[in-house]
Amino acid sequence: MSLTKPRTMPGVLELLPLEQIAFQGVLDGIRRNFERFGFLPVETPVIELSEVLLTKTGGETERQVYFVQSTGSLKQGDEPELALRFDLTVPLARYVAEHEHQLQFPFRRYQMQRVYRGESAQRGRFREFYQCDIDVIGKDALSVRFDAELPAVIHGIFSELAIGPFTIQMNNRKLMRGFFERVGVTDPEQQGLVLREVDKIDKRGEAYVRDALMGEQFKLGADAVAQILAFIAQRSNGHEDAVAKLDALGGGNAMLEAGVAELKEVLAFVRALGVPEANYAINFSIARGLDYYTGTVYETTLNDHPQIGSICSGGRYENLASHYTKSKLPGVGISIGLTRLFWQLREAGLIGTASSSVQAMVALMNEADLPKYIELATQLRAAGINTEVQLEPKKLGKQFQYASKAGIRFVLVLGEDEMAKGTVSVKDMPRELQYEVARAELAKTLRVEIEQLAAMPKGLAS
RNA sequence: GUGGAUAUAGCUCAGCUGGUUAGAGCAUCGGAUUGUGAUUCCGAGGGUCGUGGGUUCAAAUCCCAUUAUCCACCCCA
Repeated sequence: MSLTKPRTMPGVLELLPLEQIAFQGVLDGIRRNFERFGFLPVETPVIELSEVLLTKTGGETERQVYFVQSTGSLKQGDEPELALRFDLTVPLARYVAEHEHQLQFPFRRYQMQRVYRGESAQRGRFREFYQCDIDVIGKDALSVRFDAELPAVIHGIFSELAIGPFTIQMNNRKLMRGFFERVGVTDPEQQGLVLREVDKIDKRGEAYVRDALMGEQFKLGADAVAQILAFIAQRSNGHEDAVAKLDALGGGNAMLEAGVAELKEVLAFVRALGVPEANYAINFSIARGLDYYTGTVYETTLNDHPQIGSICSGGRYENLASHYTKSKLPGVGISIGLTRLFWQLREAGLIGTASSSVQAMVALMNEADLPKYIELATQLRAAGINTEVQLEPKKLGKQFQYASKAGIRFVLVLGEDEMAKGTVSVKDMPRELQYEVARAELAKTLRVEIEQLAAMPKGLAS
């Protein structure tokens, strides 16, 4: 009999237990911050009706959507009426439109679930990945103040994750469009296309963008292109500098002035919310590819790891659910592509070796004493320490080896010597030390040790 | 969807212009007088060289096809 090679489809991330523990640590940290800022949990089904999911049919999304069909339906040759969601924003729009009358507005929701895209295989590109989204949805209108709250959440998350210094780069689409209008790109559609080209500056370089803007598609004059390139090259350094750069832009049309005013207000509130000025900046090249952004846009990057690119991005949109309801629902949101983020942090060596969620293991010294080991474990579990017991006889060396490889920190030895003395030998595997503790003090001692390690500075889930 | 590269052990790879039983490191498993791990030493298992065809006395090696994977573009988290 030939064996089937066990493998996953390309583009999925499957983790070993210790990695999974680290991953969940990140997920929990993100969730904690979302909740701390008053966002409410929502989950939506992985599968949506195709007609709901594909309202804004367009080349790219449709190409990447996985359709779902039951075998029976497939046999009858029916068109698939179900599909896997490819992001969390479209389901959110459907959700808000569907439950509009039961929700309180402004509606602040967070959602951390997997989404699916038929990407062609590539490094760091996934077909199944976690998105961690927060959005605030207003009814009819939503103050630009909410745009300032999101950087505060981002700051909370990435400070807590301790993955090094980061910068939340901000820009405003109105400001960009207004600027393009001033240099002579007046057609909104053209402006959108220019936005996309300009967004590539960091990846493709100035020469590429210049060629693109002066080329067939845009035919912009050398002067206009020079102005655009100078504009998008600007990055602020500190709060005052950011305000100064906005003032220096000048005016000229309503769009530009509105954008400048919005971004200024956002900056003021970001500071008021306590985000350190080292963690945010304006960057006039940030545009975001998606067309639905209309105002503030964000992209967060790690200062020491520019190659990772954006680790969190989002922006303001005018009307979330125009396909599902006549109500006008403006919103602002951000998304963290957690699977990719985790993958990249691991590649960059920013994720330490996780320790197991199992905190202690009771060794099996003598099979006849197994009930005593179980009793010890029960006592520790009652004290809130995750404990496993060796249930099969193995050489003691093997038991230690097992604990070491499994990432279990404490091995507890309760042999004849210890029982006679009423003590337990504790071996702290990573620290390579061993000591004896009175049985009655054991749980307390372990607690103290665990808390001490947790209090130490560390990277992700050390 | 467009263009390019690669395919040898579980993983990372070596194998020069075709020539006996295809190698290494890591990993796995066993052992070094039975109450101590990740470092050391000794030993073992594991590959029809992606698949199919062709050239040849002889193919992992050359040619063709096919499949899979990877990289870039597009797009995006």
